[in-house]
Amino acid sequence: MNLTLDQIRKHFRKRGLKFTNQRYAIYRALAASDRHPSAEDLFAKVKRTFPALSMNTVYNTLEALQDVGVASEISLWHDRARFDANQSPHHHLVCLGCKKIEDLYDRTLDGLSPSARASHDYRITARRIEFHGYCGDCQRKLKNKTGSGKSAGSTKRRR
Amino acid sequence: MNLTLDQIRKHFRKRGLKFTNQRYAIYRALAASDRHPSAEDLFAKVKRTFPALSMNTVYNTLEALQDVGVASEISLWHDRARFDANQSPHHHLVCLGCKKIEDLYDRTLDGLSPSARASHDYRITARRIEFHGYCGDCQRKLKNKTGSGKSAGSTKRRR
DNA sequence: TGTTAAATAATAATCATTACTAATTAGGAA
DNA sequence: TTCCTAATTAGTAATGATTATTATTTAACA
Repeated sequence: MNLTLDQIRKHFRKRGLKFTNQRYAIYRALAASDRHPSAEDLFAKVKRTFPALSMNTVYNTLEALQDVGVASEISLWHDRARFDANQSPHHHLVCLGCKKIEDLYDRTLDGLSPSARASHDYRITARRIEFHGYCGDCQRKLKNKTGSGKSAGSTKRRR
Repeated sequence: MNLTLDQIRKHFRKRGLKFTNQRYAIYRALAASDRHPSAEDLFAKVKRTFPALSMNTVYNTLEALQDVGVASEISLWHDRARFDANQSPHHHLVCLGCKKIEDLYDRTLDGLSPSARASHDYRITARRIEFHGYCGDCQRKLKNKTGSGKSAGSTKRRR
């Protein structure tokens, strides 16, 4: 990780996207952080070197970085809160196509623990496992659409 | 699950919260659904029997249901999008106190799969594992605050 | 049955994110 | 290098989920 300027530029070219100084600065700010920053965190940091920076550019860049495959959003369900009255231990099977979330009961997954070394001094109170993929219906839909390239799902807020 | 009216009422009493018809209706709508509904989904459904229902009541009730422990929000990071330039396979260790997210590398967790039966016809493209808990610092802070009860963390948007 | 603090509903406010647009610029062609 | 053009930027406005505020209603308990 922590790609060089040339490596990133290549990624952008391949996708026909332009590589700007703002984009590079935003990438470096993101790659330099181990805090999983928000758009605003990055804005605050990069604004120091680009005082005219706009939030729009940050969002735009984050999308481009994801498009070219050098960054990802770790908060899949940030667009709206979703709730569950099922309090028995279970996990989730998420369809990236139609966004449905199915409950998944799997004994072998309960009680899973990170290695002691990795989790050092944490007191773990819960674990959450999500499998992402495409349900049968959405696989069929995608097969018929041998198209454009843009993949089916996106986490964007719908407007 | 699917608690009776009396069971729920008891939960509310124990916490000193009032149990209203609106709250019961919202709980039933949530418990009856396997779609992991959003606040607005529930609003739309319950409004049919309570035409004067307000979104405020839905949010308020969802918080109360979580307080008394009969529902939970499955979208931990819905408050704002967070990003990561680390594309190598890893998972996350989330501190519910200070909200920091640490990367977790653990070979034994990679390649994890749900049982074939449970995931039927899904094509799984990714898995995401989060361990939730309290980091060393936050454990210490909590120990000093032998207080009120309200636990340290919340997923609420900060305003 | 009366009292009171909590809940409701209506409305306004907040804020993350997206949309729009004129001005600027990266990247390829000449 | 210079020119051309489509993509990007920055500024601003719009959108929509969620939270705050407040007068009115109501659950719970004496």
